[in-house]
Amino acid sequence: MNRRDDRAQPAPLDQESRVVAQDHTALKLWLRLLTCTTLIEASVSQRLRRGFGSTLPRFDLLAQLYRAPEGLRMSELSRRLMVTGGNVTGLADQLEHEGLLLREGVPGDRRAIRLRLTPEGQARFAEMASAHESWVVSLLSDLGAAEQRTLLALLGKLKTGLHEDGEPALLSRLSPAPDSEPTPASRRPRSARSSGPLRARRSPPSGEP
Amino acid sequence: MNRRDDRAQPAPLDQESRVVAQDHTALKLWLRLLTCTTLIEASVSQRLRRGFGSTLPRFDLLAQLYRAPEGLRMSELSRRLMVTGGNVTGLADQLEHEGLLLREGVPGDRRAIRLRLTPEGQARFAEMASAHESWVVSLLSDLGAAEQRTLLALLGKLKTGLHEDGEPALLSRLSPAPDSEPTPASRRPRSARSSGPLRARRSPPSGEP
DNA sequence: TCCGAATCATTCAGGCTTAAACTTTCTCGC
DNA sequence: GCGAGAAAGTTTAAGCCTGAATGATTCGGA
Repeated sequence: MNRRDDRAQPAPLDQESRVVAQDHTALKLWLRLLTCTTLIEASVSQRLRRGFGSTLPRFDLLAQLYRAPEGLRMSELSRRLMVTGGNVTGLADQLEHEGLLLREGVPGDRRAIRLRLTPEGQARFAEMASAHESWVVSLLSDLGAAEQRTLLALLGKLKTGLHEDGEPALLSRLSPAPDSEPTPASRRPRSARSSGPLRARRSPPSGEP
Repeated sequence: MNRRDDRAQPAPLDQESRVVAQDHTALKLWLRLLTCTTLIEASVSQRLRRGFGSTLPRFDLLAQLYRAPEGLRMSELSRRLMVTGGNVTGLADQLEHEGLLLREGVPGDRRAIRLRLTPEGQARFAEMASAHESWVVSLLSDLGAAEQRTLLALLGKLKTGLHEDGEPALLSRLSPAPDSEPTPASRRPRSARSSGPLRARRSPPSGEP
């Protein structure tokens, strides 16, 4: 708001200059965070589409199931992928038609449905995950190991803070599992956000084989 | 790909242990980056919707125009927002109907169209930008000033690297202006950048008054 | 036991994005 | 001048995502 200029203003200040010298660090940081995410997401999304005819949201969903051999409920997937339930229903429909996963009832609860990968789904994901990790390693290779660890730590602190305060309404649904990373595969939805094939958008989980 | 591990493996390895001790730092970093961006974006997006009945993509587009009183061409907006031209066409249609911007011809080039904010558009954006920055400042407040600067620097290095290599095909269109941050306001489409500090969505550009 | 509240999954309308195809206009080299 | 190719903007089909409404089921307390 009312930002003026970043540099010192040596001359006498007029009325407007009261807000001079704002640096908007938080705003710049947010924009840069967004830019980096967008660029990486777009790159991964594009390669997933061109190389495997798939998308980031689909990849992320498969990643979650790959790490849970016993399968996961739709609601649990929704929470881990940080997307709404309706979104999971749609993605599951597609992957089910593609023969990559199965819907099965949950013994004790007739409302629930558990999704589980088919052998083909496991094979397909393993293939993509391998390529996916190499893309990410390559994209982040301009940062050294120490820099990556520093970044990881700072983002960890940021993430924790975002979860703690948070508007109950929104974050309640978005909150990933209590413990670890949501584990999106590529991005989420769209990273660079991707909807078509490029970013898979906006859900965070990603997995590795 | 086929990465193995970074640390020494003291004990004897069985078949499965060949890949033990992988730390997948790059993958974790990417997931965490995605998670942070998703959480912030969701929060900002929700508040923009509830508080102003608007969206991040619209906010980002307005932010770019706000910082360019003389107006911008659709193509320039497409580049700065890191989205495709068709996307800008759609957003501009809506904002034009809402009376927030005007489409005007460019003197020397009959193919081009320049978008410019109406006085109402300027007022509306100024209102939203003020709230937007306060939300971002609040969301990032768990990081101290020094931490934010460190994060900004590391992400700056990452961003530069992403621009440099990059698949010509994809990044050519996504690349924001040569110099600074794309400047999305809230996020983009998915985000916003540097000089202007906001970015809202998935398109990177965002601006502040 | 009964019934209201909470959960689970689905459906639907609306908004954002992309990729690709298309039209119009410009540019530039011959 | 001319014409091939590039550039600007639009349109369209398809996919992702949300928020709200709905139906089915489960839970928990009176």
